[in-house]
Amino acid sequence: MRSSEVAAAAGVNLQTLRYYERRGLLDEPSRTLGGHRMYGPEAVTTLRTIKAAQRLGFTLAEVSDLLDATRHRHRHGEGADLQTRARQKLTDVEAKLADLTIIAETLRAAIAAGCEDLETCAGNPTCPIPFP
Amino acid sequence: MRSSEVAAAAGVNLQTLRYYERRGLLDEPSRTLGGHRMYGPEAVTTLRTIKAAQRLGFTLAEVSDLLDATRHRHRHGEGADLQTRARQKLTDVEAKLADLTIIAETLRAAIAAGCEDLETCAGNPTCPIPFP
DNA sequence: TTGCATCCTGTACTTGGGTACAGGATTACC
DNA sequence: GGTAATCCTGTACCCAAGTACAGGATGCAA
Repeated sequence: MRSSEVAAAAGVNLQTLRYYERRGLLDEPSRTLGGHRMYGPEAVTTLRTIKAAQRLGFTLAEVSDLLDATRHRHRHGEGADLQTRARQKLTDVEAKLADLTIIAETLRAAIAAGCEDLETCAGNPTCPIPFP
Repeated sequence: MRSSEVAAAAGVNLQTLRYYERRGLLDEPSRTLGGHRMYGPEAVTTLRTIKAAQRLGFTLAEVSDLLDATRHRHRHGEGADLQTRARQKLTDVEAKLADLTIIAETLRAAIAAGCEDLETCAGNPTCPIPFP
């Protein structure tokens, strides 16, 4: 498969392929005599894997680690495995959920209180928006 | 008050003051004969107001609109008032909460399923991680 | 073999919210 | 009046995750 086919199959922009290659997420494919990239079908799987991990909140640096860990785990057998990383990420996500829950509650309170503008609220001690 | 005092009072970096001034969030203060900025105490209030709105999830562009709306609402009386903006923002935040809730659930499922690495999971149809 | 689609590389730009630095000018304190 | 601290402007840089573009080279079909 050539680059545009892989990109289409994975639902990704063409430039993104080269970007992932530069970042070491995607193996460098073989080339035609003229220098055009030729991918095997596993490239599509890798791209889908990257996208799945991203949807779980992992950054590309973390995905990179996870993919590298996969390749070397059989040798080293320790460090950044998926279980450990998933637990850490879950903690992060739960913290963000707590933050957003408070934000949502404050917004609802501001709506219920009929807040009209920020300047008035800033001078009004009964406004539910916290001005620290 | 001079710039470093205002910055300290609002818990903000000095550069941030000038950044907000450039973005039109903070009124241009008066100057000494030599060109140094001299702020009134209302600058600290404005900074606290900006920070409060940011904590509610508003971007600086939105805060800018809200502050402008405050000043002009008495004339125009319509558009981007705090009630309307807060309702829109609440919708956004609720959408993000729903996303993060699904992410947290998926992470918990991956942990419970004992997922060990992404490559194995990608080829395993019983893995709870969605590879689309 | 001609023409057009696709691909190549390298570089710069995007968004959002700042932060850092260089090289002067000014102010404050003693 | 000296000297240290602070301030000025303008520009460049940081993060993440790409996207866009210029200017050429290659691939494929008729």
